[in-house]
Amino acid sequence: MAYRRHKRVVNRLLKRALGTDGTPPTGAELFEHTLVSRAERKQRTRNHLLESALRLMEEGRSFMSLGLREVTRAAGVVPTSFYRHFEDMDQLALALVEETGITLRRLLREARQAGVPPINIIRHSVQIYKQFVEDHRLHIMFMAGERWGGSPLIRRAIRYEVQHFATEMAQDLRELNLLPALSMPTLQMICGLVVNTMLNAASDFLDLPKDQPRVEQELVENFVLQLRVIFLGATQWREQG
Amino acid sequence: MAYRRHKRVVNRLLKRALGTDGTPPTGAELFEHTLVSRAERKQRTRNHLLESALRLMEEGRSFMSLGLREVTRAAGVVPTSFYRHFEDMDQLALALVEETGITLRRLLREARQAGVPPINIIRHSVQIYKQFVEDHRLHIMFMAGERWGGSPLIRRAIRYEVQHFATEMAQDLRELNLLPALSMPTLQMICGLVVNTMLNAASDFLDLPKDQPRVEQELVENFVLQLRVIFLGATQWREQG
DNA sequence: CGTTTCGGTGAACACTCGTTAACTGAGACT
DNA sequence: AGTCTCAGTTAACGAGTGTTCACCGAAACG
Repeated sequence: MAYRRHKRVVNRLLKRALGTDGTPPTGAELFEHTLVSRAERKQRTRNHLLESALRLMEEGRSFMSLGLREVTRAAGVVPTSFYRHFEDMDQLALALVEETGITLRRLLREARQAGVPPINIIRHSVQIYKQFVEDHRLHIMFMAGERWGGSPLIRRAIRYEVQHFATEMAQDLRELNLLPALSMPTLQMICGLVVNTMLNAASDFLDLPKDQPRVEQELVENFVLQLRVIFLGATQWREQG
Repeated sequence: MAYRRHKRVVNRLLKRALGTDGTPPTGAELFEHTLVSRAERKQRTRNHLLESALRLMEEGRSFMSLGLREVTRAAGVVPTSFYRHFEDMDQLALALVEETGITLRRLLREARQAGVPPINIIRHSVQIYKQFVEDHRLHIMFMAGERWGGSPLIRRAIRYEVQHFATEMAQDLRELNLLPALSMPTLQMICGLVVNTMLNAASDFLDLPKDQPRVEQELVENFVLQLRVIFLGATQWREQG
């Protein structure tokens, strides 16, 4: 016990003294020490954990198949450090869902600021959306993948965010006075349909092989046409009909 | 070696001789011996493996989180027996996808035989679809869950089946002469949209808590309205527009 | 009948896993 | 200055993992 501890300390001091000795640096040593605040550093490794989880899912793994040790390893931190940030993997997943929710809200905010595109509204919006999906690849992938696949807990959390997104979208449509003939519940129903279609399209975008502009263009075209059908139906809609 | 083997044999004979000794029966002993054919029995445990995997996913687990040993345990078979039926878990998943494809084709066949419902086509179809989803709970759940969540291999296989389904649906619509104004590519695009909406609705059906007729009715209503929007858009569609 | 086939078995392999406990040491606090 | 806090570390636990190998014994076969 005392002996063992002594030995450990000696070893570590030895490593430090020798400088680069071939052994990988510990997580803490990876930090640039420009930011001295302890809270800031904690936040930083927390983000490392979140990002590592996303990165591990990048190649098509599901969240449920990730291990705690796997995530900490990818984050460059010892497994037990995990518990300083999350109670268990479920809590990490919920944090990811929250991040994704914030991301989605940013999409809506940007769309609001840009205003209604002058002509060819749908095609233009699709281009912007596609860019957004590529810019936030990992988060969108996570949400689309775990939306139906994850544990009931995660699924519920994602469902909530998606519903919220659809509701905000409906309010925006109302305020922009597009589709003025439709009641609010109908608008929500339609936005639900649109959001589902958007998420399906996002999944399609994200797992098509790189540099296949032909297929990619077909995908975009299909997405545009589907949205046109929906909005055509929406303009023709008669309440209670 | 020789010693060890001898000991094992003795132990097994001992168990047999003593009859029910509290130890659980092996997988083979669970079979009714009415079906003597060896091939038939093999098929049977294969099905046990497939069904066990589905059952394990029933409570919201993803396929990737299942272990080979876990599946064999649930199937009442020793882990090594797995390799008599599948090379690895991926192959089992592909077999499940194939089963699900057959299930989907059955849905289309039944729909064809029933013909076009006399009145209120969409609402009637939704009722039938809902019943179908509940009848094939596990398979639909598997497909909807692994559609975006699974490994690229599985995802690709499922995408193929879904695409096939949409194509067949488009052909049926064409032959029934509904939407006669639409070209075949447009029909496919619309069927793609419909199928996505169907699968989303299926996921919604499947993970709502039992005996919540209110929420369930809302879900059905929403689904019906969304399909109405789509088909309304489809009837108003002008090609090249 | 004797022989072969082959689905299922049991033991052992070298892993990885989540979680606990005690300990370290640099930053925060007084 | 001395004390405290707490993110990160090492060590160890029991349990579960995929895969291998030789083996069994009843059905299938000649």
